[in-house]
Amino acid sequence: MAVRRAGAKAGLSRERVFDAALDYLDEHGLPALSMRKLGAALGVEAMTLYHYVPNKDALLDGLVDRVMEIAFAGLDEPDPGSGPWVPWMRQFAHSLRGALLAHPGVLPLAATRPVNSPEALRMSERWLAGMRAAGVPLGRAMDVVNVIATFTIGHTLAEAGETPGHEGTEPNLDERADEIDPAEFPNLTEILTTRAGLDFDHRFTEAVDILLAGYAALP
Amino acid sequence: MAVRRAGAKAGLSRERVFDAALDYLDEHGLPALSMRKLGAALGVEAMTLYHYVPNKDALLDGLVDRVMEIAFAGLDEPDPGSGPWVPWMRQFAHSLRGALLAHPGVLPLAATRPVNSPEALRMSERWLAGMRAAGVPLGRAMDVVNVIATFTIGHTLAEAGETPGHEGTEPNLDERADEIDPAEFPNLTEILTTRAGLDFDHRFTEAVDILLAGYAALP
DNA sequence: TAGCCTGACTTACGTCGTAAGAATCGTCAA
DNA sequence: TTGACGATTCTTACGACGTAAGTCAGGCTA
Repeated sequence: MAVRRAGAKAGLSRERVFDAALDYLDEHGLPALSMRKLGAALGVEAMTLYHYVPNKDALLDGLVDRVMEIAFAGLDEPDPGSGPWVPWMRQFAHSLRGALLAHPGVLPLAATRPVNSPEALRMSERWLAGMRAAGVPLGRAMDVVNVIATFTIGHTLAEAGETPGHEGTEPNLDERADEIDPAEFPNLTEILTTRAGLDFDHRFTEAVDILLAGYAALP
Repeated sequence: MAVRRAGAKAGLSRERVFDAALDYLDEHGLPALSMRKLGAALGVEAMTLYHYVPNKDALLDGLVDRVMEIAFAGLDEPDPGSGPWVPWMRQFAHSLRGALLAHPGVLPLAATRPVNSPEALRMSERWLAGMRAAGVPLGRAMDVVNVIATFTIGHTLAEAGETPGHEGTEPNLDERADEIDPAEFPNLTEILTTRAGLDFDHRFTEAVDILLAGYAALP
Protein backbone atom coordinates (compact mmCIF):
# COMPACT_ATOMS: atom_id res chain seq x y z
CA MET A 1 0.00 0.00 0.00
CA ALA A 2 0.82 3.60 0.52
CA VAL A 3 2.36 4.83 -2.68
CA ARG A 4 2.63 8.12 -0.86
CA ARG A 5 6.16 9.41 -0.65
CA ALA A 6 7.78 10.47 2.60
CA GLY A 7 6.54 13.83 3.78
CA ALA A 8 3.33 13.72 1.76
CA LYS A 9 0.50 14.35 4.18
CA ALA A 10 -2.09 11.74 4.95
CA GLY A 11 -4.20 14.09 7.02
CA LEU A 12 -3.65 12.11 10.17
CA SER A 13 -4.26 13.26 13.71
CA ARG A 14 -4.36 11.71 17.14
CA GLU A 15 -8.13 11.92 16.90
CA ARG A 16 -8.30 10.10 13.58
CA VAL A 17 -5.94 7.38 14.77
CA PHE A 18 -8.14 6.61 17.76
CA ASP A 19 -11.28 6.72 15.63
CA ALA A 20 -9.80 4.28 13.16
CA ALA A 21 -8.57 2.01 15.94
CA LEU A 22 -12.03 1.84 17.49
CA ASP A 23 -13.58 1.12 14.10
CA TYR A 24 -11.04 -1.57 13.39
CA LEU A 25 -11.61 -3.10 16.81
CA ASP A 26 -15.37 -3.17 16.36
CA GLU A 27 -15.01 -4.85 13.00
CA HIS A 28 -12.13 -7.27 13.45
CA GLY A 29 -11.73 -7.77 17.18
CA LEU A 30 -8.90 -7.21 19.59
CA PRO A 31 -6.48 -9.97 18.55
CA ALA A 32 -6.51 -8.69 14.97
CA LEU A 33 -5.59 -5.14 15.92
CA SER A 34 -1.93 -4.56 15.12
CA MET A 35 -0.04 -1.39 14.43
CA ARG A 36 0.65 -2.54 10.88
CA LYS A 37 -2.98 -3.32 10.11
CA LEU A 38 -4.20 -0.13 11.72
CA GLY A 39 -1.66 1.79 9.68
CA ALA A 40 -2.85 0.05 6.54
CA ALA A 41 -6.44 0.97 7.36
CA LEU A 42 -5.31 4.59 7.49
CA GLY A 43 -3.21 4.34 4.34
CA VAL A 44 0.00 4.73 6.25
CA GLU A 45 2.97 2.70 7.44
CA ALA A 46 2.92 1.31 10.97
CA MET A 47 5.70 3.51 12.26
CA THR A 48 3.84 6.64 11.29
CA LEU A 49 1.36 5.93 14.07
CA TYR A 50 4.12 6.41 16.60
CA HIS A 51 3.97 10.10 15.82
CA TYR A 52 0.56 10.25 17.45
CA VAL A 53 0.84 7.57 20.12
CA PRO A 54 3.88 6.60 22.17
CA ASN A 55 3.17 2.88 21.96
CA LYS A 56 0.43 0.36 21.49
CA ASP A 57 -0.50 0.21 25.16
CA ALA A 58 -1.21 3.92 25.17
CA LEU A 59 -3.41 3.44 22.13
CA LEU A 60 -5.42 0.78 23.95
CA ASP A 61 -5.68 2.93 27.07
CA GLY A 62 -7.04 5.71 24.89
CA LEU A 63 -9.68 3.41 23.48
CA VAL A 64 -10.93 2.57 26.95
CA ASP A 65 -11.14 6.24 27.88
CA ARG A 66 -13.01 6.87 24.66
CA VAL A 67 -15.66 4.27 25.35
CA MET A 68 -16.00 5.61 28.87
CA GLU A 69 -16.71 9.03 27.45
CA ILE A 70 -19.38 7.46 25.29
CA ALA A 71 -20.88 5.91 28.41
CA PHE A 72 -20.84 9.25 30.21
CA ALA A 73 -22.14 11.23 27.26
CA GLY A 74 -25.84 10.62 27.70
CA LEU A 75 -25.94 10.83 31.48
CA ASP A 76 -27.95 13.39 33.35
CA GLU A 77 -25.83 15.77 35.36
CA PRO A 78 -26.11 14.62 38.95
CA ASP A 79 -27.46 17.61 40.84
CA PRO A 80 -25.39 17.86 44.01
CA GLY A 81 -28.09 19.94 45.65
CA SER A 82 -30.35 17.15 46.60
CA GLY A 83 -32.59 14.56 45.06
CA PRO A 84 -32.41 10.81 44.84
CA TRP A 85 -29.07 9.33 43.85
CA VAL A 86 -30.34 5.88 43.00
CA PRO A 87 -31.60 6.87 39.53
CA TRP A 88 -28.21 8.36 38.63
CA MET A 89 -26.35 5.23 39.49
CA ARG A 90 -28.88 3.06 37.72
CA GLN A 91 -28.58 5.24 34.65
CA PHE A 92 -24.80 4.98 34.87
CA ALA A 93 -24.89 1.20 35.07
CA HIS A 94 -27.12 0.83 32.05
CA SER A 95 -25.29 3.45 30.03
CA LEU A 96 -21.94 1.81 30.73
CA ARG A 97 -23.28 -1.57 29.77
CA GLY A 98 -24.67 -0.13 26.56
CA ALA A 99 -21.39 1.51 25.61
CA LEU A 100 -19.42 -1.65 26.31
CA LEU A 101 -21.82 -3.84 24.35
CA ALA A 102 -21.59 -1.40 21.45
CA HIS A 103 -17.80 -1.82 21.46
CA PRO A 104 -17.19 -5.29 22.79
CA GLY A 105 -13.64 -5.27 21.52
CA VAL A 106 -12.59 -2.88 24.26
CA LEU A 107 -14.25 -4.91 27.00
CA PRO A 108 -11.16 -6.96 27.88
CA LEU A 109 -9.22 -3.71 27.94
CA ALA A 110 -11.70 -1.88 30.14
CA ALA A 111 -11.62 -4.83 32.49
CA THR A 112 -7.85 -4.88 32.87
CA ARG A 113 -6.87 -1.23 32.87
CA PRO A 114 -7.68 1.23 35.62
CA VAL A 115 -9.62 4.12 34.12
CA ASN A 116 -8.71 7.46 35.57
CA SER A 117 -9.26 9.78 32.67
CA PRO A 118 -10.09 13.36 33.70
CA GLU A 119 -13.59 12.67 32.48
CA ALA A 120 -13.97 9.66 34.76
CA LEU A 121 -12.54 11.52 37.73
CA ARG A 122 -14.91 14.42 37.18
CA MET A 123 -17.86 12.08 36.97
CA SER A 124 -16.86 10.25 40.14
CA GLU A 125 -16.41 13.50 42.01
CA ARG A 126 -19.86 14.59 40.88
CA TRP A 127 -21.49 11.39 42.08
CA LEU A 128 -19.69 11.46 45.38
CA ALA A 129 -20.80 15.02 45.98
CA GLY A 130 -24.38 14.21 45.05
CA MET A 131 -24.63 11.14 47.23
CA ARG A 132 -23.02 12.94 50.13
CA ALA A 133 -25.50 15.75 49.85
CA ALA A 134 -28.20 13.11 50.03
CA GLY A 135 -26.79 11.86 53.31
CA VAL A 136 -24.67 8.93 52.18
CA PRO A 137 -21.34 8.64 54.01
CA LEU A 138 -18.37 9.26 51.75
CA GLY A 139 -16.87 5.81 52.07
CA ARG A 140 -20.16 4.17 51.23
CA ALA A 141 -20.66 6.46 48.25
CA MET A 142 -17.29 5.36 46.91
CA ASP A 143 -18.29 1.75 47.48
CA VAL A 144 -21.49 2.22 45.51
CA VAL A 145 -19.74 3.77 42.54
CA ASN A 146 -17.11 1.04 42.44
CA VAL A 147 -19.50 -1.83 43.01
CA ILE A 148 -21.76 -0.64 40.22
CA ALA A 149 -18.82 -0.18 37.87
CA THR A 150 -17.15 -3.49 38.61
CA PHE A 151 -20.38 -5.46 38.50
CA THR A 152 -21.31 -3.89 35.20
CA ILE A 153 -17.95 -4.73 33.68
CA GLY A 154 -18.01 -8.26 35.03
CA HIS A 155 -21.54 -8.94 33.89
CA THR A 156 -21.01 -7.43 30.47
CA LEU A 157 -17.85 -9.48 29.99
CA ALA A 158 -19.88 -12.62 30.47
CA GLU A 159 -22.66 -11.28 28.30
CA ALA A 160 -20.42 -10.38 25.39
CA GLY A 161 -18.91 -13.83 25.78
CA GLU A 162 -16.21 -14.41 23.32
CA THR A 163 -15.60 -11.11 21.63
CA PRO A 164 -15.36 -11.15 17.83
CA GLY A 165 -11.94 -12.39 16.84
CA HIS A 166 -11.85 -14.52 19.92
CA GLU A 167 -13.70 -17.42 18.32
CA GLY A 168 -12.19 -20.85 18.43
CA THR A 169 -11.61 -21.05 22.15
CA GLU A 170 -13.84 -22.58 24.77
CA PRO A 171 -17.45 -22.80 23.71
CA ASN A 172 -20.13 -21.19 25.83
CA LEU A 173 -22.97 -23.02 27.48
CA ASP A 174 -25.31 -22.96 24.50
CA GLU A 175 -22.64 -24.20 22.13
CA ARG A 176 -22.07 -27.33 24.12
CA ALA A 177 -25.70 -27.96 24.90
CA ASP A 178 -25.56 -31.36 23.22
CA GLU A 179 -22.70 -32.51 25.43
CA ILE A 180 -24.74 -32.02 28.57
CA ASP A 181 -26.19 -35.24 29.84
CA PRO A 182 -29.80 -34.60 30.91
CA ALA A 183 -29.55 -37.38 33.47
CA GLU A 184 -26.52 -35.90 35.20
CA PHE A 185 -27.50 -32.25 34.73
CA PRO A 186 -31.29 -32.06 34.87
CA ASN A 187 -31.42 -28.45 36.01
CA LEU A 188 -28.94 -27.16 33.45
CA THR A 189 -30.82 -29.06 30.78
CA GLU A 190 -34.08 -27.49 31.84
CA ILE A 191 -32.47 -24.07 31.70
CA LEU A 192 -31.26 -24.67 28.16
CA THR A 193 -34.72 -25.66 27.00
CA THR A 194 -36.83 -23.17 28.93
CA ARG A 195 -34.23 -20.37 28.68
CA ALA A 196 -35.06 -19.47 32.27
CA GLY A 197 -32.16 -17.58 33.79
CA LEU A 198 -30.57 -16.75 30.45
CA ASP A 199 -32.06 -13.29 29.96
CA PHE A 200 -29.13 -10.92 30.33
CA ASP A 201 -31.24 -7.78 30.25
CA HIS A 202 -33.45 -8.98 33.05
CA ARG A 203 -30.59 -10.34 35.09
CA PHE A 204 -28.58 -7.15 34.89
CA THR A 205 -31.48 -4.86 35.62
CA GLU A 206 -32.58 -6.88 38.60
CA ALA A 207 -29.12 -7.20 40.10
CA VAL A 208 -28.41 -3.48 39.77
CA ASP A 209 -31.71 -2.66 41.42
CA ILE A 210 -30.99 -5.06 44.25
CA LEU A 211 -27.59 -3.50 44.82
CA LEU A 212 -28.89 0.05 44.78
CA ALA A 213 -31.85 -0.73 46.99
CA GLY A 214 -29.58 -2.56 49.37
CA TYR A 215 -27.16 0.33 49.68
CA ALA A 216 -30.00 2.81 50.01
CA ALA A 217 -31.44 0.78 52.87
CA LEU A 218 -28.22 0.63 54.88
CA PRO A 219 -28.53 2.45 58.19
CA MET B 1 19.64 -24.83 26.91
CA ALA B 2 18.51 -28.38 26.59
CA VAL B 3 21.56 -30.47 25.92
CA ARG B 4 19.07 -33.31 25.92
CA ARG B 5 18.97 -35.12 22.63
CA ALA B 6 15.76 -35.97 20.84
CA GLY B 7 13.98 -38.84 22.49
CA ALA B 8 15.64 -38.42 25.87
CA LYS B 9 12.78 -38.12 28.31
CA ALA B 10 12.16 -34.97 30.25
CA GLY B 11 9.49 -36.53 32.40
CA LEU B 12 6.83 -34.23 31.08
CA SER B 13 3.09 -34.67 31.33
CA ARG B 14 0.04 -32.61 30.65
CA GLU B 15 -0.21 -32.11 34.37
CA ARG B 16 3.33 -30.87 34.74
CA VAL B 17 2.96 -28.50 31.81
CA PHE B 18 -0.06 -26.83 33.38
CA ASP B 19 1.63 -26.69 36.77
CA ALA B 20 4.67 -25.00 35.29
CA ALA B 21 2.51 -22.60 33.28
CA LEU B 22 0.63 -21.52 36.40
CA ASP B 23 3.89 -21.08 38.30
CA TYR B 24 5.37 -19.06 35.47
CA LEU B 25 2.26 -16.93 35.27
CA ASP B 26 2.26 -16.22 38.98
CA GLU B 27 5.89 -15.19 38.87
CA HIS B 28 6.23 -13.32 35.58
CA GLY B 29 2.74 -12.31 34.56
CA LEU B 30 0.61 -13.03 31.55
CA PRO B 31 2.41 -10.96 28.89
CA ALA B 32 5.67 -12.78 29.65
CA LEU B 33 4.19 -16.24 29.19
CA SER B 34 5.30 -17.62 25.84
CA MET B 35 5.60 -21.18 24.64
CA ARG B 36 9.37 -20.79 24.32
CA LYS B 37 9.83 -19.44 27.82
CA LEU B 38 7.53 -22.04 29.31
CA GLY B 39 9.47 -24.70 27.47
CA ALA B 40 12.72 -23.30 28.80
CA ALA B 41 11.32 -23.36 32.32
CA LEU B 42 10.67 -27.06 31.81
CA GLY B 43 14.04 -27.71 30.19
CA VAL B 44 12.48 -28.39 26.84
CA GLU B 45 12.04 -26.80 23.43
CA ALA B 46 8.84 -24.89 22.73
CA MET B 47 7.46 -27.34 20.21
CA THR B 48 7.62 -30.17 22.70
CA LEU B 49 4.76 -28.58 24.56
CA TYR B 50 2.51 -29.15 21.58
CA HIS B 51 2.52 -32.83 22.43
CA TYR B 52 0.57 -32.07 25.56
CA VAL B 53 -1.51 -29.10 24.46
CA PRO B 54 -2.97 -28.43 20.99
CA ASN B 55 -2.16 -24.73 21.09
CA LYS B 56 -1.54 -21.84 23.40
CA ASP B 57 -5.21 -20.93 23.75
CA ALA B 58 -5.98 -24.39 25.05
CA LEU B 59 -3.18 -23.98 27.57
CA LEU B 60 -4.70 -20.73 28.81
CA ASP B 61 -8.17 -22.25 28.97
CA GLY B 62 -6.73 -25.04 31.07
CA LEU B 63 -5.22 -22.55 33.47
CA VAL B 64 -8.61 -20.95 34.02
CA ASP B 65 -10.20 -24.32 34.70
CA ARG B 66 -7.39 -25.10 37.10
CA VAL B 67 -7.93 -21.97 39.15
CA MET B 68 -11.64 -22.66 39.18
CA GLU B 69 -10.94 -26.07 40.62
CA ILE B 70 -8.87 -24.41 43.31
CA ALA B 71 -11.82 -22.14 44.05
CA PHE B 72 -14.19 -25.11 44.27
CA ALA B 73 -11.83 -27.26 46.29
CA GLY B 74 -12.58 -25.93 49.73
CA LEU B 75 -16.31 -25.52 49.29
CA ASP B 76 -18.85 -27.35 51.38
CA GLU B 77 -20.97 -29.73 49.39
CA PRO B 78 -24.30 -28.02 48.93
CA ASP B 79 -26.83 -30.40 50.42
CA PRO B 80 -29.72 -30.52 47.95
CA GLY B 81 -32.02 -31.83 50.64
CA SER B 82 -32.73 -28.56 52.30
CA GLY B 83 -31.01 -25.87 54.30
CA PRO B 84 -30.14 -22.30 53.55
CA TRP B 85 -28.49 -21.60 50.22
CA VAL B 86 -27.20 -18.12 51.06
CA PRO B 87 -24.15 -19.40 52.96
CA TRP B 88 -23.12 -21.60 50.02
CA MET B 89 -23.17 -18.76 47.60
CA ARG B 90 -21.37 -16.46 49.99
CA GLN B 91 -18.72 -19.11 50.48
CA PHE B 92 -18.42 -19.53 46.74
CA ALA B 93 -17.96 -15.80 46.21
CA HIS B 94 -15.21 -15.50 48.77
CA SER B 95 -13.48 -18.69 47.70
CA LEU B 96 -13.48 -17.60 44.07
CA ARG B 97 -12.08 -14.23 44.98
CA GLY B 98 -9.37 -15.87 47.04
CA ALA B 99 -8.35 -18.22 44.25
CA LEU B 100 -8.23 -15.38 41.72
CA LEU B 101 -6.20 -13.14 44.00
CA ALA B 102 -3.80 -16.00 44.59
CA HIS B 103 -3.26 -16.28 40.83
CA PRO B 104 -3.88 -12.81 39.47
CA GLY B 105 -2.21 -13.67 36.19
CA VAL B 106 -5.19 -15.77 35.15
CA LEU B 107 -7.69 -13.07 36.04
CA PRO B 108 -7.80 -11.51 32.56
CA LEU B 109 -8.25 -15.01 31.19
CA ALA B 110 -11.00 -15.97 33.59
CA ALA B 111 -12.76 -12.74 32.68
CA THR B 112 -12.68 -13.36 28.93
CA ARG B 113 -13.21 -17.07 28.57
CA PRO B 114 -16.44 -18.88 29.34
CA VAL B 115 -15.73 -21.57 31.92
CA ASN B 116 -17.63 -24.76 31.34
CA SER B 117 -15.29 -27.37 32.67
CA PRO B 118 -17.04 -30.52 33.90
CA GLU B 119 -16.13 -29.41 37.39
CA ALA B 120 -17.86 -26.05 36.94
CA LEU B 121 -20.92 -27.66 35.39
CA ARG B 122 -21.18 -30.13 38.25
CA MET B 123 -20.93 -27.36 40.78
CA SER B 124 -23.56 -25.26 39.03
CA GLU B 125 -25.91 -28.20 38.83
CA ARG B 126 -25.41 -28.82 42.53
CA TRP B 127 -26.22 -25.24 43.43
CA LEU B 128 -29.23 -25.10 41.19
CA ALA B 129 -30.61 -28.27 42.74
CA GLY B 130 -29.99 -26.97 46.24
CA MET B 131 -31.60 -23.61 45.67
CA ARG B 132 -34.54 -25.19 43.97
CA ALA B 133 -35.08 -27.53 46.85
CA ALA B 134 -35.12 -24.44 49.05
CA GLY B 135 -37.92 -22.97 46.97
CA VAL B 136 -36.03 -20.68 44.60
CA PRO B 137 -37.36 -20.71 41.03
CA LEU B 138 -34.88 -22.22 38.58
CA GLY B 139 -34.40 -19.07 36.53
CA ARG B 140 -33.68 -17.03 39.59
CA ALA B 141 -31.25 -19.63 40.91
CA MET B 142 -29.33 -19.36 37.64
CA ASP B 143 -29.35 -15.59 37.97
CA VAL B 144 -27.91 -15.77 41.45
CA VAL B 145 -25.07 -18.06 40.43
CA ASN B 146 -24.17 -15.90 37.47
CA VAL B 147 -24.49 -12.59 39.25
CA ILE B 148 -22.25 -13.77 42.07
CA ALA B 149 -19.70 -15.13 39.62
CA THR B 150 -19.63 -12.07 37.35
CA PHE B 151 -19.55 -9.62 40.21
CA THR B 152 -16.71 -11.49 41.88
CA ILE B 153 -14.68 -11.51 38.69
CA GLY B 154 -15.37 -7.85 37.99
CA HIS B 155 -14.57 -6.74 41.49
CA THR B 156 -11.43 -8.84 41.72
CA LEU B 157 -10.21 -7.51 38.39
CA ALA B 158 -10.36 -4.00 39.80
CA GLU B 159 -8.82 -5.15 43.04
CA ALA B 160 -5.87 -6.88 41.44
CA GLY B 161 -5.45 -3.77 39.35
CA GLU B 162 -2.63 -4.11 36.99
CA THR B 163 -1.48 -7.68 37.19
CA PRO B 164 2.27 -8.26 37.50
CA GLY B 165 3.85 -7.85 34.11
CA HIS B 166 1.26 -5.29 33.21
CA GLU B 167 3.12 -2.44 34.85
CA GLY B 168 3.83 0.65 32.88
CA THR B 169 0.33 1.33 31.65
CA GLU B 170 -2.25 3.61 33.18
CA PRO B 171 -1.62 4.31 36.84
CA ASN B 172 -4.31 3.58 39.41
CA LEU B 173 -5.93 6.13 41.64
CA ASP B 174 -3.32 6.02 44.38
CA GLU B 175 -0.45 6.37 41.95
CA ARG B 176 -1.76 9.62 40.61
CA ALA B 177 -2.85 11.01 43.93
CA ASP B 178 -0.56 14.01 43.51
CA GLU B 179 -2.18 14.97 40.22
CA ILE B 180 -5.58 15.37 41.82
CA ASP B 181 -6.41 18.97 42.53
CA PRO B 182 -8.00 19.16 46.00
CA ALA B 183 -9.99 22.21 44.92
CA GLU B 184 -11.55 20.50 41.94
CA PHE B 185 -11.89 17.06 43.54
CA PRO B 186 -12.51 17.59 47.24
CA ASN B 187 -14.28 14.29 47.77
CA LEU B 188 -11.73 12.19 45.93
CA THR B 189 -9.02 13.95 47.88
CA GLU B 190 -10.73 13.18 51.15
CA ILE B 191 -11.02 9.55 50.12
CA LEU B 192 -7.31 9.35 49.39
CA THR B 193 -6.42 10.76 52.79
CA THR B 194 -9.02 9.02 54.96
CA ARG B 195 -8.96 5.79 52.88
CA ALA B 196 -12.72 5.64 53.30
CA GLY B 197 -14.21 3.52 50.55
CA LEU B 198 -10.89 1.91 49.63
CA ASP B 199 -11.22 -1.25 51.70
CA PHE B 200 -11.66 -4.01 49.14
CA ASP B 201 -12.40 -6.69 51.71
CA HIS B 202 -15.19 -4.71 53.27
CA ARG B 203 -16.59 -3.56 49.94
CA PHE B 204 -16.71 -7.05 48.51
CA THR B 205 -18.19 -8.65 51.60
CA GLU B 206 -20.89 -6.01 51.91
CA ALA B 207 -21.87 -6.10 48.24
CA VAL B 208 -22.12 -9.88 48.18
CA ASP B 209 -24.29 -9.83 51.29
CA ILE B 210 -26.53 -7.17 49.77
CA LEU B 211 -26.96 -9.24 46.62
CA LEU B 212 -27.72 -12.45 48.46
CA ALA B 213 -30.09 -10.81 50.90
CA GLY B 214 -31.80 -9.07 48.00
CA TYR B 215 -32.33 -12.28 46.06
CA ALA B 216 -33.44 -14.13 49.17
CA ALA B 217 -36.05 -11.43 49.81
CA LEU B 218 -37.59 -11.55 46.35
CA PRO B 219 -41.19 -12.77 46.45
C1' DT C 1 16.87 31.76 -0.30
C1' DA C 2 18.49 28.86 3.72
C1' DG C 3 17.43 26.17 7.15
C1' DC C 4 14.64 23.61 10.19
C1' DC C 5 10.46 21.19 11.59
C1' DT C 6 6.96 17.95 10.64
C1' DG C 7 5.20 13.95 8.98
C1' DA C 8 5.95 10.30 6.42
C1' DC C 9 8.81 6.11 4.91
C1' DT C 10 12.67 2.25 5.18
C1' DT C 11 15.25 -0.99 7.33
C1' DA C 12 16.27 -3.95 10.96
C1' DC C 13 16.13 -6.66 15.37
C1' DG C 14 14.33 -9.75 18.48
C1' DT C 15 10.16 -12.27 19.74
C1' DC C 16 6.09 -14.67 18.98
C1' DG C 17 2.86 -19.00 17.62
C1' DT C 18 3.19 -22.97 15.19
C1' DA C 19 3.56 -26.10 10.66
C1' DA C 20 6.42 -29.82 8.98
C1' DG C 21 9.49 -33.16 9.53
C1' DA C 22 13.68 -35.51 11.40
C1' DA C 23 15.93 -37.75 15.17
C1' DT C 24 16.23 -40.59 19.13
C1' DC C 25 14.44 -43.27 22.77
C1' DG C 26 12.05 -47.40 25.23
C1' DT C 27 9.39 -51.50 24.36
C1' DC C 28 7.95 -55.61 22.65
C1' DA C 29 7.27 -59.28 19.04
C1' DA C 30 9.60 -62.49 16.10
C1' DT D 1 19.07 -60.60 19.08
C1' DT D 2 17.08 -58.00 16.04
C1' DG D 3 13.75 -55.38 14.03
C1' DA D 4 9.94 -52.47 13.90
C1' DC D 5 7.09 -49.13 16.10
C1' DG D 6 5.02 -45.58 18.83
C1' DA D 7 6.12 -41.98 21.98
C1' DT D 8 8.79 -38.14 22.88
C1' DT D 9 11.92 -34.54 21.75
C1' DC D 10 14.50 -31.48 18.71
C1' DT D 11 15.40 -28.75 14.28
C1' DT D 12 14.25 -25.70 10.90
C1' DA D 13 11.38 -22.46 8.93
C1' DC D 14 7.65 -18.97 7.99
C1' DG D 15 5.00 -15.07 8.59
C1' DA D 16 3.45 -11.63 11.89
C1' DC D 17 4.29 -8.74 15.69
C1' DG D 18 6.10 -4.20 18.45
C1' DT D 19 9.26 -0.86 17.90
C1' DA D 20 14.30 1.33 17.78
C1' DA D 21 16.96 3.97 14.56
C1' DG D 22 17.67 6.39 10.71
C1' DT D 23 16.23 8.70 6.22
C1' DC D 24 13.88 11.73 3.21
C1' DA D 25 10.62 15.17 1.21
C1' DG D 26 7.65 19.31 1.67
C1' DG D 27 6.25 23.55 3.92
C1' DC D 28 7.05 27.27 7.20
C1' DT D 29 9.86 30.72 9.11
C1' DA D 30 14.00 33.64 9.16
